[in-house]
Amino acid sequence: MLLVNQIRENYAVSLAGLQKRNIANAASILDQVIALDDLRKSTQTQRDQFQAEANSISKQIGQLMKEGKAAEASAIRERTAQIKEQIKELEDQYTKVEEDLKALLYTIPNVPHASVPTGKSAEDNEIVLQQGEIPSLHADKLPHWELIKKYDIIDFDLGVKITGAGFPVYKGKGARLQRALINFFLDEALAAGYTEVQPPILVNEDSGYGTGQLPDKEGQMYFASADQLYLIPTAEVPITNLYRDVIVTEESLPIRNVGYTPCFRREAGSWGAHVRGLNRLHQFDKVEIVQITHPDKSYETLESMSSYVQGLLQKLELPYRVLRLCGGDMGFTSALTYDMEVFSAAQERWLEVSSVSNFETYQTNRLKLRFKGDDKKTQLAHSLNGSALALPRIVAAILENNQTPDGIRMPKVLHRYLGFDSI
RNA sequence: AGAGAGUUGGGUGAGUGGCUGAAACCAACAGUUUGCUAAACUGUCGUACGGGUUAAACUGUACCGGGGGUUCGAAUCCCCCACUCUCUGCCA
Repeated sequence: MLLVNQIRENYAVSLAGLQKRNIANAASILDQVIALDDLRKSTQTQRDQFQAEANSISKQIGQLMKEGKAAEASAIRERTAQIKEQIKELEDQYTKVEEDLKALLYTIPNVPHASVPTGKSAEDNEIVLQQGEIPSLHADKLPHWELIKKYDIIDFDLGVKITGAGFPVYKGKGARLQRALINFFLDEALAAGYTEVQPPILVNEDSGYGTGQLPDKEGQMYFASADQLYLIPTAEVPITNLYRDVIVTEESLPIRNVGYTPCFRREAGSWGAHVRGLNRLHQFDKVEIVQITHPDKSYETLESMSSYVQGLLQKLELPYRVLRLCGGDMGFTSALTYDMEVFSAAQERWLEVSSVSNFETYQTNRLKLRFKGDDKKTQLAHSLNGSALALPRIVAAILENNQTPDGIRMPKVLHRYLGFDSI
C-alpha cells in the first residue's frame, strides 16, 4: 500500500498518478488519508500522555509499597481509575482510526510511474516494440484446440471428468512439452543468476495481503476453508513473501529468485469469446522471476527483466511484442508494467504470456521488507516480478505457429529437453 | 489425531508480579593498543509509532509467538489460538 508520508510529500504526483488510473475522486481520497493520519497522530499523542501518567503512578505505588506505606499507596491508587478509563477510550479510538486508515489505504492502488501512458483499457496500451516474423501458414491451418485433438496431446474432456472445465490433462508429447518448457525456463534463469526456489503452493492470509492479492482479489483465489489457506494464483505470492518481515543487508541486494509452480485462478466472471483452449485456464504452470532491489536500481532492473523475458521468446522463435500498460489496464499493485504478447498464428491473436512489473514500495510496505545500508538506516526495498514464462499460451503459439501438414515442428532450443523434434 | 514440554533481542540463554526494553555470553560495528594479523581493552549494539529539531541531541508510548483477561502495575498469573520439539498413532 501507499506510504502516507509519500502522499504528504508528493501530493501532486500521487494525485496525478491516481487520476491516470481514472480514479475520479482521487483528491478527496488522498485528503481523507491525510486527515485520518492527522487524527491518528493526535490521538496517539493524547493516549501516550495518559499512559505515561499511569505508568508513573504505578511506579510510585510500587515504591510506596516497598517502603511499607500501604495507606499512601492505596490513596493514589484511586486516582488511576479515571485515567484508565480515558486511556481505554483513547485506545479504542486509536485502534479504530488506524483500522479505518488501513482499510482506506488498501483500496488505493499504486501510483503509476511517470512513463505510464494515460488510457482506459487495453486498447490504450503503448506498443513499445514488435519482433520476430509472423509465420504465413497454409490454408487449412488449425487453432491449437484442434491441433491438440489431432495429435492427442492435451485432453480437456478428461480434465472435465476428473475436475472441471479449465483443468486440462496433458498427455504423451503434450506432457513432455510442458516438462521441457519448465526445465528450459528454470535453466535459463539459473544461467542469468537467479536462485531457484520451490515454495508451497498454498499460502496463508498474511501472505495474500503481503503481495496485494488480498483484499483486492479475494474472489479470484481458490480457498481451502478447512485450513484457511489460499491456492496461489502465481508464484509471486509465496516467493515474495519469503522476505516478509525481513531486514536484509544492502550488500545482499539484488535478491533474485526463480520458481516454478502451478497457478490457480478462479477467473470468476471472465469467461467469454476468446478463452477457448489454452487461452484461459483455472490451473496452469508458470515459471516466475522475482527480484528485491535497492530503490535506486529498480527501474534498471525492470528493463533487464524485460530483456530477459524477450530473450526467452526469441529463443523459442516466437513473434512477440512488448506493451507498456496504460493507467487503466495496469495491475492494482504495479507502478509500471510491461506485458509480453506472442502472436498465435492460427487464432491470429496476440496472447499475453508475461507481465513484468515494478511495484516500488507498494508491496514491500505491506511486507515490511527492508534493507539496512551503510548509514544504518532501514528503508523499504523495491520488489519486482515477471512471468518467465507462463506455459499454456506459449504452448498454444508453438503449436499453431509451427504446424505443417506433416506435424508440428518444435523450437530447436527445446530439442534436448524434449527428446524429440516434432509432434 | 492423542499425551506431554516449549516459544524471550542477530545467536545461545537468564528472568514467576514493580528497581526488566529485558542479565550474561557469543556474533556484529566503532575506537584504543600492536610493525601487520591475532589477542586484549573501551564503547555502540532491536523495531514501530508519536513529540521535538533545519538535521541531530533529547523525549513519550508500545512490543519477550499472536489475541484477550486479571491487577494500581504482567516477559512473569489466567483463557483462546498458532507454531516448534518429544512419545504414541497414521502415512507419501
